[in-house]
Amino acid sequence: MVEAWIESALGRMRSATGRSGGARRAVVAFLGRQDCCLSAQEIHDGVRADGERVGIASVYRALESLDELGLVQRVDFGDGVARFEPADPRGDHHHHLVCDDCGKVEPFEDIALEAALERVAGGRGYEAAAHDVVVRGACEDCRAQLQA
Amino acid sequence: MVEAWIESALGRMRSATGRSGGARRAVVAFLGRQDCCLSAQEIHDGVRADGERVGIASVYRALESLDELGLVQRVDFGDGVARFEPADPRGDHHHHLVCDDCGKVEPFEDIALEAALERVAGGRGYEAAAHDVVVRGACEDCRAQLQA
DNA sequence: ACGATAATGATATCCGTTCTCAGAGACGTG
DNA sequence: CACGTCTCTGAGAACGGATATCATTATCGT
Repeated sequence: MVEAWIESALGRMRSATGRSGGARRAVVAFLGRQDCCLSAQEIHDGVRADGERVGIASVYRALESLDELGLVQRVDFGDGVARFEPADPRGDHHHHLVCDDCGKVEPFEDIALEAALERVAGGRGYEAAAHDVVVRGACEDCRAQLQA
Repeated sequence: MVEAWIESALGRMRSATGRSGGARRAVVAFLGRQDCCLSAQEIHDGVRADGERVGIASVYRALESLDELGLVQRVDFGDGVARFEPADPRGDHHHHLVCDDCGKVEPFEDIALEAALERVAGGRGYEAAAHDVVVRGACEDCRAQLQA
C-alpha cells in the first residue's frame, strides 16, 4: 500500500502539469514511507538522508502540489510549524493526540467524532471540505512520571 | 457578563504578579468586548483605536499571561496567525467553522462532539487539557454565489 | 537532437512572533 | 509624601518558518 500511494502520487502529479522532476520524486518516495506527520524541515532532512540533493523550496512546492491534489494531509498543532502526512486515497483520515509534556504524537480515529463534525457542518449549510482536530494533554507515561 | 470577564481577568492578572499595568488593562478592556477570535494584530489595532498607546510586544505578553490563566482561548486556523478570544470562565467553549472562500468565521458548539473527544482521550490514557477543532469548507453564501 | 517550457535550488524576502534593554510606572515602606 | 525596588512597558532588533525571485537545469513532444 505504500507503493500504491507513491505510484498514484507520482502519476497524478505528472498528469497535473505534464512534467515530472527529481525533487518531487524524492519527496514522494520519502513521504510514502512515513505513517505520521512530519514538518517540512524533517522531510527535507529525510530526503537528503536518502542521498538526494533537494532544495527546501522544492520540498515546499512538492508539498503544496500534493496538498492541492489531496494526496497529503496538512496538520497544524498550533506551534507555528506545518506538518504533512500521506493521505489515505480512500478518504479515511485520522486526527492527533499531542502530549504537551514530551511532544509525543499519536494518531486516532473515531467514527462518532466524524459523524458529529459532519452533522454540525451540514446543519450550518456548510459543505465541509476538511476538518482538523487536535487534542492536547498529558499522555499516560508523562502523567506517571509527574506523580513519581 | 462582559464586565464580569474584564473584572475577573484584571483581578487574576494582578494577583498573579502583584502588579498591574496600563497595557494589560487596555488589552483586557478591549478583549472583553469581543465575542469571537481576533489576531494579535487586530487586537493591537483595536486597542490603539481606543486611544491607548500600547506596543505590540505588550499585547503578546498580555495574551500569553491571559492564556496561562485560562482567561483566553488560543485558536489556530492553520494560516500561520494565532487568534485569541475571551474564554468562558465556566469552562464552556466553542469551536469554529471557517469558510475557505470568504474567510468568514462562525462559532459552534456540539455536545456529541465534546463527548467523543473526551472518550477518545480517556481511552488512550490521556488527561485532555485542551482540544482544537476547526472545520473548513464553503459556507452557504459562497456556495450559492459559486453556482450563479 | 532541438526548442519550448516547467521544475529546480540558492538565496532574498516576507511576516508573525519573541527577545532585548533602557526607561517608566506601580507598590510597599518609612 | 518621598524613596527604593522590582515589574511592566514600548521600540526596535532578532528569529524562524514559509514564500517569492530568478538564473539554470531538466523534461517532454516533435
